[in-house]
Amino acid sequence: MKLGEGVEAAIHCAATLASVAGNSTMPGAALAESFGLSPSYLLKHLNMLSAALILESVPGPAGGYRLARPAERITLLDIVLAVEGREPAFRCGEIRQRGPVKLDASAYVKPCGINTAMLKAERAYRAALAETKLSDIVATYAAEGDPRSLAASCAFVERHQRPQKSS
Amino acid sequence: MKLGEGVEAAIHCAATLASVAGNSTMPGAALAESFGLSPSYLLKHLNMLSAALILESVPGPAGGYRLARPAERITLLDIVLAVEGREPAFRCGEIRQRGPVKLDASAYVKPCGINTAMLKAERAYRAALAETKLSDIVATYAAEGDPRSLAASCAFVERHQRPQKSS
DNA sequence: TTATCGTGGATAATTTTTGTCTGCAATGGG
DNA sequence: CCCATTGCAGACAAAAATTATCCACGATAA
Repeated sequence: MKLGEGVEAAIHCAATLASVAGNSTMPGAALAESFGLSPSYLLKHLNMLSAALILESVPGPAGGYRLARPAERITLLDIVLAVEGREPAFRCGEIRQRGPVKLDASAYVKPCGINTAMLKAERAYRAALAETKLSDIVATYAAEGDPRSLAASCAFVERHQRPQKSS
Repeated sequence: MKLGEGVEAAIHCAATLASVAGNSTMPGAALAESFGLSPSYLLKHLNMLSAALILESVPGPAGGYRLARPAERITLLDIVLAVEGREPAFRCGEIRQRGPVKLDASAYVKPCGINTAMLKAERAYRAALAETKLSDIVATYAAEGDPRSLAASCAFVERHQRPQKSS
């Protein structure tokens, strides 16, 4: 079991975008620089967040990304599912049917108990992720993060955010 | 997020081994045949289960695998960790430190809040897995599984299990 | 002695992940 | 109108993980 590195990048980017003012945007290149990531690849992940309606994108110069809704209504689950896909981690291959004994398909109408148990655990995982809002992440960072790191982040956002003309 | 196919195989094998009588064993080749898996590859997973002290192996003709302890004391978590490894799915790459602004290491002594939140969700996942015992899987199968499938499984076990001489 | 079995390592095929590059459409500013 | 900047899509390539095969080896029961 392994999560792609894009998840970490996506959450950090979303947290950063949560502190841009109003409807201003921040270019993907700036976000990449902010975390030392390769811009071309990060754009793929930002794109998935856009497709999932977690971010909005504005083209053109002075364009970039911003949150599509308030950070209070974005959960870690939203982000993880957008980047990693919605399929469960455990995919039942129905190997119980692959044996040498061929039974009628009607013998397998009930779902595999192993699959049921694994999916139940995954529901617990997702429920825990859904409990954490992006605003919680930001608030914790503001409250408990190191002041130097906090100041640097604010300065970076201040320097790269771009106000939009019309709302 | 994705679990390897070995997890499904390992759980099915463990469940099968749970119904071999006493200290009898079952060869890995029989388990592979039972689920239509490649024998050479399945052996790797069975080997990991042995290394994790979930299975015991007996060499020689009449050898094979058996549970190392009663199915009541084997959880799905035991099996998943043995096959997939014990590292968490989310690995914090500390990308918060990779930006252009270089801060002193003392600014990052507190763990990343994102990492904390992700690991909390993973604890929920593992807790749910730890709640399901292998005996539960077997019991559910016996109680709710299709009688034809059940009979076929029992016959297969009966045919391939091998009694051991000394306990 | 022999055939069967698990173990471990080497190796390769396949798939996934990660990363790069290019051309394109949108848009704001001169 | 022209140009620079930005997001978007797709082709492509590199790297890593997963899946799979094979063989030599030690153990062991018949």
